[in-house]
Amino acid sequence: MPNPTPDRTLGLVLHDVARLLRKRFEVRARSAALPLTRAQWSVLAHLSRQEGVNQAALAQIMEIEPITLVRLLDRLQAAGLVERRPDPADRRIRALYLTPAARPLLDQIWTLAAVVREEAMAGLGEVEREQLMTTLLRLKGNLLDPAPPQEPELREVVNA
Amino acid sequence: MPNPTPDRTLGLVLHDVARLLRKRFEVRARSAALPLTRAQWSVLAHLSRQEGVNQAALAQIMEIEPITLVRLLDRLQAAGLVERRPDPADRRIRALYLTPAARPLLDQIWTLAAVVREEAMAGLGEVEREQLMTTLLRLKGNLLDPAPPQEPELREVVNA
DNA sequence: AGACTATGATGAGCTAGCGTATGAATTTGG
DNA sequence: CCAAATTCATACGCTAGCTCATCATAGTCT
Repeated sequence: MPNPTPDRTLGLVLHDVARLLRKRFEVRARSAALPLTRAQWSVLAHLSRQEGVNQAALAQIMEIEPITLVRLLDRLQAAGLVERRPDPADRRIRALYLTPAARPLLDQIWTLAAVVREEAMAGLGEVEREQLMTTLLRLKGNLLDPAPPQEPELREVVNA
Repeated sequence: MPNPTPDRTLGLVLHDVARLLRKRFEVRARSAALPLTRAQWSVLAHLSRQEGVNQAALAQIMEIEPITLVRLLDRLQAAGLVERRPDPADRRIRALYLTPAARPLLDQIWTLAAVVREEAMAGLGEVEREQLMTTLLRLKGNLLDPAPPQEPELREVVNA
């Protein structure tokens, strides 16, 4: 028995589930004529709670790299769903706002997301669902701590 | 409060965790001078259990689209880790084999994967880990059933 | 045999995510 | 007050995943 099976490896399974969920969401969105991917929807959803933020701050809230957000915003802006307003005080900054067109889309998308979520969690009890979310948030917290540089012992020596 | 928060939405959280896990894995791989991404490692891992399969079959085992696998194999072949051999009986088929160079890499990568997994699951008990895997496999099973064709009620809700 | 259909591999072109790099603007330290 | 460091946005180029389309080969049905 040289190596374990890939079929029960956390990272691979997690990745598979996330990918399959995204795929299903996007199939549903297409067939409902909702021209939004999950990543784009995520931007709108976060933005709806934080209007007026700049790009760097939103990227941090969403825990993605600023450059990734730039591309997403390019498309959302081209689709007329997001506005980049200059900041009068600091000319580096673009403050972000939803356009009126974005609001009704957001409502539709939340409904769609709930449908897909229900399909994914079919057969799970309330307790299991809670536990899954709790555990996932725990993993996320662990992974948001920056990766310790190589060996922990080495770090102690270096920081001494 | 018109819409729920994105921070506890299954699809988004799941996606975040998967992405953060991948990112950490790839940082670790780079700093260990292992020139493999997680997707590439996944191909090698599956292949090591199924040598001689053709591309379409491997794609099905991995639950990805054949074209996605083609790209991955292009890189792995260029890196000298995978071989595509013609089938003498059916000229459409390429049978896949690991090269000798791939074996030692696989061992290293499994070790690395275990380290990253441990970092992600720090603070979780054995029971919670088991439960997480069980639940994720359940979700995966649900999502592998093909999406049922658009429910009429959904259309009404979405288009309302 | 001939026509249709199914299958295997791959090309083109898209979104999403990343690392690295760069220019412009602001803030800070001496 | 000026130089250095930092911050914000973004260009470039990469992998990974997808849809859709294409081509070659194989199998099937009449």
